[in-house]
Amino acid sequence: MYRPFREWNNLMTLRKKERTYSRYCRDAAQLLGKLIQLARKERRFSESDLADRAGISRSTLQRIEKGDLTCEMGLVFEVATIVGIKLFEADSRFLTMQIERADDKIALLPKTIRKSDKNLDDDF
Amino acid sequence: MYRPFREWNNLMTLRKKERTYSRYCRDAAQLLGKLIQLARKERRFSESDLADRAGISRSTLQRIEKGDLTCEMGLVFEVATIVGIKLFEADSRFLTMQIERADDKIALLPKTIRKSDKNLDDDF
DNA sequence: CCAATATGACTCATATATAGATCACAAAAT
DNA sequence: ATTTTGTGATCTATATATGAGTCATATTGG
Repeated sequence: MYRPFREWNNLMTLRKKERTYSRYCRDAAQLLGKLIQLARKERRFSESDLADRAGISRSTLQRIEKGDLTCEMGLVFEVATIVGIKLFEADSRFLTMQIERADDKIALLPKTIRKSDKNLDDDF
Repeated sequence: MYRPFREWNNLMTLRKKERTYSRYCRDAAQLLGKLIQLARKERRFSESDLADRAGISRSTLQRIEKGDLTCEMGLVFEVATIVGIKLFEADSRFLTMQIERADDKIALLPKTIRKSDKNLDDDF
């Protein structure tokens, strides 16, 4: 009974962001979604089961399994983790090591990047 | 000068979803962020450069590089792709093959999963 | 066959992410 | 040293994802 923005939202319904993603990006998300669905079924979880475990709604899980790119990264990662899919193909301890390694390498680079001469699209 | 929801938002400011994520999930996002930042600096892109290329704002890129789990998956994947980070360590053609393989394996499993007897936390 | 339930595809209100701006400060380039 | 530009950290309005339904259909177990 409290729907103050209803009509305004309806007026704006037609405007969608319509963002473009690269092919690789779309494929990666789709694959991840299918791997999640496969792992879920192998473990004999229904959509509701997995959604409950992850603390998300069933509709959101459905979007994740479809590879919807607009899903929140944390939700996707969490679901993947629950069904046993290792992102980065490494366990938690190794992740920490890699984080430290990345930190070290970043520390060696200049802290701010500026275009020295006219390097437009270099290093390709 | 047009701030109709201002006070209402301020009233609700304290309510945050406060979702919990697993350790692995947080580490994975943090590592991915750092890898993106490292790749960006190696390619000598400023934050604004990369943000423009990805079609996102600088503030969003900053959140991504920090490993903020609430970022949109598509934005993170897109940025990663631009700086040359391969998710899944495979190129696009191989991704498509893997998607098909996943489809095949899913097709072999029952289309709907139901708890036959009393399998609570099996397969561990 | 049938009854129970999983899935797919919607809708809507609300919670929340994003864009864009501003600010102070840091650090390169000259 | 001075100027220019990158970075870090905020804030707000708006755009959009999420949760929670509903309905129809499919599919499995019994």
